[in-house]
Amino acid sequence: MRLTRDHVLTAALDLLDEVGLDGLTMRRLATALGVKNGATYWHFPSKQALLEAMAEAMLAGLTEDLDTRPPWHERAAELARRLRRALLSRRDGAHVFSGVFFPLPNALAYGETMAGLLREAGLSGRDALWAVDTLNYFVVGHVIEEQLAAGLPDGGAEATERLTAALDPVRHPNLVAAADDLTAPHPEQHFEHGLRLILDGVRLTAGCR
Amino acid sequence: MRLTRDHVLTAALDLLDEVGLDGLTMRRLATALGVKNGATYWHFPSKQALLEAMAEAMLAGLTEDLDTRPPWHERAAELARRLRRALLSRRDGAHVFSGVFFPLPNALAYGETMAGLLREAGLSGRDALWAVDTLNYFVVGHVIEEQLAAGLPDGGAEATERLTAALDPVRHPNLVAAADDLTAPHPEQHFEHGLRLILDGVRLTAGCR
DNA sequence: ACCTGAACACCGTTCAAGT
DNA sequence: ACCTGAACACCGTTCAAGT
Repeated sequence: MRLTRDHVLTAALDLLDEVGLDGLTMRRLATALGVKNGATYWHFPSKQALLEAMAEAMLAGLTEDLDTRPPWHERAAELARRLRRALLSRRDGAHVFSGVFFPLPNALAYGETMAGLLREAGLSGRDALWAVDTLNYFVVGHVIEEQLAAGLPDGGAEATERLTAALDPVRHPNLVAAADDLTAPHPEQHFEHGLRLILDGVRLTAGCR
Repeated sequence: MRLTRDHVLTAALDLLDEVGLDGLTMRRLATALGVKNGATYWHFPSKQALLEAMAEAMLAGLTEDLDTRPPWHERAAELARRLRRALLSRRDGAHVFSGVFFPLPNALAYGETMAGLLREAGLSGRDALWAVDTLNYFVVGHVIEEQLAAGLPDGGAEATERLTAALDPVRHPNLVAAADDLTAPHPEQHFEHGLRLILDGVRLTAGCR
């Protein structure tokens, strides 16, 4: 059967889940599609273009059906959670997203919505944009780290071992004091904690209204 | 003359400044050192190990001579600024740093110091650790984006053009409203804004108990 | 229009053999 | 101990030629 752009995109997302971003090569993708090496290049001009389409696909429907009744900070938190979940939906999704510079429509829609919520909170247009960036750095960085541990061969066991071995009670008392939370992360609470930190900062900057 | 581990490391950092992370290959490094392809592998077992040493070198002296007199939030801000400057000191420095999973001594010293400041502010050990992570995601994400624009062939001119072309006043009123700040970023103020947001959040979290 | 065959110009890593 | 020579097993991308 003939290939379509959509076949290539779907197969690429499936292959990503299977082998991760490091394992995703144009050659393996062609093989998975039962086609010869250069064939995908008729549908996507480059690997980068394919990765952009993959990122855009992950963000589908991100801003749809947002409940408009809660106050701005609850809606902003919900939107940030949606971004996290969208990035988590595919293996290494956050890493794929972070490598895309092109202004993707779904990413713009997300930024637009979030900027609107922050202006509603009382931020200026410029402060709102900057706060959107700050939120993005947090969400993307957080999910990259979440998925990094998941992608390691042993689920991160060796990495935590190296970390505890490197910790010295004398030189790192503050890290050792919370070593349990350092080595056995609770991604949900960790995420919520950082999200609240930033949104609290927004609230303070905006002037508590 | 005979090669040392330090020669390799220094040449790698210089090559990074010259060609960026994408252009930094073990083969080019060997050529720059006037040596054959596999020679560097006697001094570093892998490219990853070399990148770790490079990241560690960038963070040298990060926590030294911190003024202990100001209140915690000023010291925390100063420390975060130091991390930013350390990452900015080499082309794609933030990208190099973000690719390192190994617990680097200088990175641990940074985390330890920052965690101490946040506990001083009133956070629990666990909240302090999480806040350190949140700050890191912000700093690293911010600098990655700063350096990404700098590394583009035309200094980001084409990228901003694509962005303005993708912006639609009807669908993106909030983004268009601040389009000037979107396309002509002021990295220093942008950074300070996000930093204050997070530290304000810490202050609020620490104060509400 | 869509794909194959075959090449181009690269990679990181390994390792016997040299000195 | 430190490096060379030479290979192994890959990459992304291009493009004339086929159908």
